[in-house]
Amino acid sequence: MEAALELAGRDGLEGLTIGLVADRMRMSKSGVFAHFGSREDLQIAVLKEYEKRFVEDVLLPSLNEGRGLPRLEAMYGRWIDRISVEISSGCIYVSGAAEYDDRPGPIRDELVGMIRSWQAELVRAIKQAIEVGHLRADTDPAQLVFVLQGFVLSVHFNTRLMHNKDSVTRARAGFSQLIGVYRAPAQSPIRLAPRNRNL
Amino acid sequence: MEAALELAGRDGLEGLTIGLVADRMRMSKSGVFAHFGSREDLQIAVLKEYEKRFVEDVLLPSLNEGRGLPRLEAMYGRWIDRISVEISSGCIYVSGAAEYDDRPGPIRDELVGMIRSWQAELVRAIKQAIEVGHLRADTDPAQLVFVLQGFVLSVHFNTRLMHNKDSVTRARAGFSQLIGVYRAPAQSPIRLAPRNRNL
DNA sequence: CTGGAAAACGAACGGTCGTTCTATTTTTTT
DNA sequence: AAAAAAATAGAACGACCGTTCGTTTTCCAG
Repeated sequence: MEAALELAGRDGLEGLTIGLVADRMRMSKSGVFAHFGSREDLQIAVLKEYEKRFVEDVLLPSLNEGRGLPRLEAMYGRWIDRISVEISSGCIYVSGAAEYDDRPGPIRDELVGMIRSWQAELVRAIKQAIEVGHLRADTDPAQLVFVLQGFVLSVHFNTRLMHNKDSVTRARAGFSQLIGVYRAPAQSPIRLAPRNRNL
Repeated sequence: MEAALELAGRDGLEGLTIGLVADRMRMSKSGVFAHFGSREDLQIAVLKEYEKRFVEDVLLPSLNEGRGLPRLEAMYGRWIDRISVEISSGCIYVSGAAEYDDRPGPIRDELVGMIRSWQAELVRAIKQAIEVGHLRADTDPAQLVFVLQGFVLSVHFNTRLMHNKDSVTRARAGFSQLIGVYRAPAQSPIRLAPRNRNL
């Protein structure tokens, strides 16, 4: 799995090949093959392992932050952190997006499901930030997610392909500026009517 | 070329294969091969043709707009137009970015050069918008380009992979909002000291 | 220690790939 | 109409791919 994840990060899921994994492991092709049953199963296994680590490294720690802006900031910050750590290995979500946007099948379904659930987590955090009064009530959560996703993709694009080193800084600056637009005007911490729905 | 461009849009430059082009053209592999000399030359030829069309469809018409915000808006608008037309065919710049960000060689060099020159055009247009007083003097052109690039990538990502249909609308909304942040406060059209440098 | 299960191996198959080579056809030019 | 040039075809090669199959090795419980 470790070797497969590494190769998938470098060459993409589509470039992940049983023979390459076998080489790196100093095993025979058929030996590796037997572990996964098929190449597609290998690719899906890699994808699931990648998601597991993403959730562990990005989502879960952010839930320790209080609801609202702090949590959203943590989620975004760790997301960017992860992308910038991966400048040498490549994000499977991003490369997979290009590889499977036109290729239906189980791998694509898996990929879309993972990203959808991450975007849903972001929407949820934004809604909470609105609820607790950190963001303006007319904030469109999906619009915010669209822009944040763009920042992350732009970091990936500009660092890995264009070799621009200041992209991470720009992504953080963009976030601050964006939140500046959506931030609710300073107000005493008015307790909203305690609606415990949607928690 | 037409067939090659189509295939490259669908399967990416790396998925572009001489045999597939030959099939679509009802020609023999060797027949197609002889025209380009090698697969890599085919890929580069496709890339150059793609850039030619990009310049013709996106850049050149925008230069008819007056300097400053109108021209920048035209460039961005046509850029988004192109991406949304390509939702079924795929943008070679975007898919190529994922394919070649880790694969040095002539194709990558070509790709990076094209994108760099487009980003330079954007920077130039933004600087002009600052000069003519449409955007605030403290606007960071590279930051703006970073965000715009993110919008475009997010459109590609969210429409092609995630099948979200409102991404184009979101990209335009994001642009308006962003320009709103950077727009210079309304002022009588003060003639700046005529500095003709940097035109 | 032993027997059976699990894991790894190595060779082979059919497939696609880019590329090379030699013919053959088509087009252009003289 | 003949000759030169360009385009296309077809078969073959070596490489890599996923997969299958039969064998061998490794491991571990009884």
